[in-house]
Amino acid sequence: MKALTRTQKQEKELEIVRAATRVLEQRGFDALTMEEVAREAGLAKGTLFLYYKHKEDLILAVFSAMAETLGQTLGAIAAAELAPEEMLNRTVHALLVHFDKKRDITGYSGGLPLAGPSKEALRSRFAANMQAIAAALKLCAGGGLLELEDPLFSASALFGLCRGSNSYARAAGHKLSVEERARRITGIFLNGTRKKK
Amino acid sequence: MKALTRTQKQEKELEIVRAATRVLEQRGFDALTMEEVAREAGLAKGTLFLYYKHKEDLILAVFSAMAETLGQTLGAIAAAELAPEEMLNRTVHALLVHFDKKRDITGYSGGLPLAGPSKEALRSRFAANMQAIAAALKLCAGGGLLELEDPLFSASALFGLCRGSNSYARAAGHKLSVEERARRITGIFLNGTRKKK
DNA sequence: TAGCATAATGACTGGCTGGTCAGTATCCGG
DNA sequence: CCGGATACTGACCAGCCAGTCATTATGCTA
Repeated sequence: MKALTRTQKQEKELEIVRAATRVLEQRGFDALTMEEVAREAGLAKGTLFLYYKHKEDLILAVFSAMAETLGQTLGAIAAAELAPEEMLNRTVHALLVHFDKKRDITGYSGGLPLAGPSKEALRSRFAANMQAIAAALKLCAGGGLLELEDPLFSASALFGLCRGSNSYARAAGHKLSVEERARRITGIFLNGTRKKK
Repeated sequence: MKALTRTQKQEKELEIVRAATRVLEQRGFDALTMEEVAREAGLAKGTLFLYYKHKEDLILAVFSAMAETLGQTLGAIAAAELAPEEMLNRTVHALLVHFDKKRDITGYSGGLPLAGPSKEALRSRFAANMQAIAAALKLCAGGGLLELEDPLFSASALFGLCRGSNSYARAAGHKLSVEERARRITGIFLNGTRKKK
């Protein structure tokens, strides 16, 4: 065969990542074997290793892609010049959608399956996302809506809130719509739960 | 040997769970093999299977024990008849300590490694804990501090907040004391971030 | 079309780990 | 001290899966 051009190779890598993402979302982390990904991508297992030397590299690419998607969504919201409250609501909505898709996978990323430099790279991705949320919050603050002593801390709070919401939905057994959850979370985050006099 | 009495058997089971917990906390989920647990407990691998037919059962027991500990701590706080704000602060503190110990393991419990009825049992444990948090919140509400439209939802929010705080501490690289984090989280949960006029 | 470089393949290997089981150790009652 | 019951052991097995590599397919160029 002719050598693949730079972009052809990148396209193929993307295809593999997409296949892996599909496996992950549909059948969970345990089903994410190289064999499965290969089947999903319509390739032989050995071929995957031509593009990703180690499984870990592939996982990293998948997580990065997910993080990137979230980051872009957040960026788009930030760029939309919305009223602060609406922006916040959409940010929450985006986070909820994100967590719905990747379910509990976040737990793994901070956890054990990844080690070494790859882990570090992912960690910084994660931090970048947190920064993106913080940036959205800062925009709100600039619009006069929020009071932030530590934007990054508040961002992680919001992040946690959205993530916890999924746990709740599962534990409680009944599902609230994403919109309703976004509304409630935005409410708690903005106003807290203290009784108003 | 003579047959072990009921309590002797239970004591041994406890010992195994403790060993497994140690492995989990010190070396992470991936290191939690039956072999490792056996070594840590000073037993042969085969012996573990006399007490837990499947690895999954052992994991369930470990998670249950963790959840139970948290539940008891929460119960003790609720029973202490503190001022609502103080109670809330201690609840948050307890949650932070809990998450510090088990790191990202929560991700696994809702995730893939467990399947079937055991999973269900753990799920209900989890739900029970959420109820315990909700109960603490209701006490606060009874004390006139909070306004709760859905205690369980608020509980999950608080849960998520505490959990997210750990992610933040890691991502940001610098560590705030648990007390400081508890203070901030309680603040956000109570008052929100909306600018006060 | 022949020759060559590169891409793709999939059978195979090695390591790991959950789970088994035949054998051993320990203790008790008689 | 013997016989049996129960607890314990660890070598072994089977299945799974990341990663390898000799072989095959493909397509370009001359």
